[in-house]
Amino acid sequence: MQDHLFHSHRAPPPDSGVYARVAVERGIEQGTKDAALTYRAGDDPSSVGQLVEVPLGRGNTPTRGIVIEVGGPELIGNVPPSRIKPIAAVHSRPLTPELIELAEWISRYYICPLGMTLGSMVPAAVKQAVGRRTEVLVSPTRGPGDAIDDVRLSPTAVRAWTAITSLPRDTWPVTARDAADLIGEKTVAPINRLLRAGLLAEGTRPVVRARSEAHDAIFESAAVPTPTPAQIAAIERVAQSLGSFERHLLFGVTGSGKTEVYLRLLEHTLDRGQSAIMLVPEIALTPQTAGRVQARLGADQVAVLHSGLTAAQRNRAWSRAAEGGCRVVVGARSAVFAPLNDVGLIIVDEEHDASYKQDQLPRYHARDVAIARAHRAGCPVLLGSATPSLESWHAARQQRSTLLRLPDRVGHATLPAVRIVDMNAERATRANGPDRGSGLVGPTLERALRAAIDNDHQILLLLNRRGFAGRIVCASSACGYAHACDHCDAGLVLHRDAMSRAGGYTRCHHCRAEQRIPKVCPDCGGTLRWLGPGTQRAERVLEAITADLPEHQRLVVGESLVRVDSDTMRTARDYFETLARFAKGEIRALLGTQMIAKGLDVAGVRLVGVLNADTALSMPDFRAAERTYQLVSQVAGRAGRGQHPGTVIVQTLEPDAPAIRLAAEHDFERFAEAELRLRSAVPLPPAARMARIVCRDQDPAAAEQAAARVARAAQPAASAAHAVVVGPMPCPIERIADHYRFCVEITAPGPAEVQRVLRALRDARAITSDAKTAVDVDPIAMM
DNA sequence: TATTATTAATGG
DNA sequence: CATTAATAATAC
Repeated sequence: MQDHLFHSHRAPPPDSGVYARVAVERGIEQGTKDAALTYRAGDDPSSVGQLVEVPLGRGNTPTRGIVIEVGGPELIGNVPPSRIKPIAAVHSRPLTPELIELAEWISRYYICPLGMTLGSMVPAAVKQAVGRRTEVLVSPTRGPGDAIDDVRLSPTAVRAWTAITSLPRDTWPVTARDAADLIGEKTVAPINRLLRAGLLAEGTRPVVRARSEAHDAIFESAAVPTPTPAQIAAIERVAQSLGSFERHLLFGVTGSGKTEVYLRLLEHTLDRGQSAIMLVPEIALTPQTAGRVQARLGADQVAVLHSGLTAAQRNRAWSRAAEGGCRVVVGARSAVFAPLNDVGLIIVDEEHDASYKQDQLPRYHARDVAIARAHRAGCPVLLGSATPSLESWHAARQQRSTLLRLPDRVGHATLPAVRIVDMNAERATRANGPDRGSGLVGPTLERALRAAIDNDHQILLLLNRRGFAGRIVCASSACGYAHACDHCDAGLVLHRDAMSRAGGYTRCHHCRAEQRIPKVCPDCGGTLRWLGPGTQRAERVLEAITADLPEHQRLVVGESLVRVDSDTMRTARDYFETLARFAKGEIRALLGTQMIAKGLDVAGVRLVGVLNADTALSMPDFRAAERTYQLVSQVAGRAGRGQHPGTVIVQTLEPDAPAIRLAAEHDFERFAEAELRLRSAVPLPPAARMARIVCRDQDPAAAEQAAARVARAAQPAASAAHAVVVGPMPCPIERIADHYRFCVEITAPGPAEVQRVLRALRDARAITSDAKTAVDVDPIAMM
């Protein structure tokens, strides 16, 4: 016996003739090399999508991987069979074959090794199996009518057995504890006795345990609204396409009831027996949003993947989706990889949102992945926005996507009147008085603010710049000193902090390096000026402006006025709690960065102020105008969501900029058409497609040379594909964290041409995708 | 990507 | 010539 056990432990796993191709979580497989390694499968049945651990390299380092193919000896290829190693361990199966195919597409399209792509599709909590236990379950071995004369049982046990056999068959298997509860026993003793007698048998099943999620009772009113004719038309059009691939763009102004369209379509999809995914930007995934979907479709049908989940909860949600325990997944970017079977609809809300693009490998865009997944699954994809990306608008204009409009707000709500305030004029008439922080709040906005306070209205103020001052420069124009980061080509941002001794510090927003606030100009000894006021400055300005009001009307930081930016809102929880307090009316005014432009739906907001609409406009990026339009339009949409019209005041130094003027007029189509014409003339996306390769090195010459090599290698394939190669050129921020950065831009008429050039680069080993070069296909951030 | 092998660079 | 640092080659 001993010998047998010892032997079976030492012997290599029997060669069952079953092999598996495993994509390991490493950056291997560049260029033409194979995407996976072949391992011998043991007795454990491993299937496609399974998470496994395999020995890798000479040291046989245990490495995680995903099985992408299972088969016989033909998978070995021309590797010497003696070198084939066995799979070390088989874990859960977090991905489906369909998702493996999607990963292969992502890997090709975004130039990222397959193993890494697969690795990033599965949440860390799932890979680490947080909360996973094996549960022991019992089930009866005999039916209700079977005789039990052959076993000796106490009267209690007989009573328990009778109770057990009277339960329906599909009750089993359950845990011993549940079985005891089901038959009304206080302890599991009778169950154990039946187990010993052989009338119950034990089996095991892996389960994921997690603390049940706190169901905040902020559920929406249970009343289901009656859809408007426009909503009905949109719902019917999409519903009609269920069962086959079709792209839809739901273009609906803020407050037009896009969510109701989503909910009805989710219901339709469930009715067809299919499952669905709904993507929402992280910042908009509030408990209210999630609660509304759960309240409507039933909490047991819906898994919400939000950032506030514990690791165990995340794992459970993922496992539930994989095992058919739920049929709808709501979540941010990575929820597009939810392992649901038979997906019948994918919704991407706020599809223009930049947070859908991952800024690390793989640099995928969840909206585009959603389209690719829908295409593979043969189901419709519904993109929704009040300010669609020009990519999606372009697709709709070219009939690659159906356009569904919701032109009016639901109920009797109207779009707010937007007043553009020219700050050039306001500054000239600036009165003496309290600190207005370089003209942060002009007289017009100040009057509106006071009126709103008088009428007890709630206020939302947007300033898309964090900190106290964006830059510190020498007052003497002859000197020209600007306080900058030692490690980056970027200015340092002044943060005032009551907690720190010095009363503040300056920080680089690119490398997080900090310095002390300079007192005088280090070059000429002159005085320094603090320019570009941020949210911290605005906080003080607002306090100062309202200081003369009666105490209960004053804006007081931390009480009636709360700042919402990534400095004050460290966790998602902080943010949601603040929103909830604002919704309950406990806070009079919110002041924040673009964080407050999304996902906020508070009826009491009657005044929205954009302190400086120009921050995004001056960015060195071809999407600057588009982003400005989106920001102004989104934040303006927060006003007057109740029955009362709201007021929006937009302060700007460029009152004639089309992005600002047309956003004020709620005329997206005019803006989009004009912007599209500009882009087509160059051409830039979406009229063309782009890939960007950034080479970074501590040595500026090495970085530039690397980029020059890329540009040279791209040239032949580019001219064949009608693509244009620009570069090497320095990135807008040439140095970050002591690394110099040069880039090459490839612009081509379409995605296929871009791919052809990238493939040529890869084949020529010109982009060895190491830490020094980064390839960004369809880039969003151009810094 | 991470590990290991190989080569180059020190310096006593 | 031993030790360390930089660089290249593989992984089944």
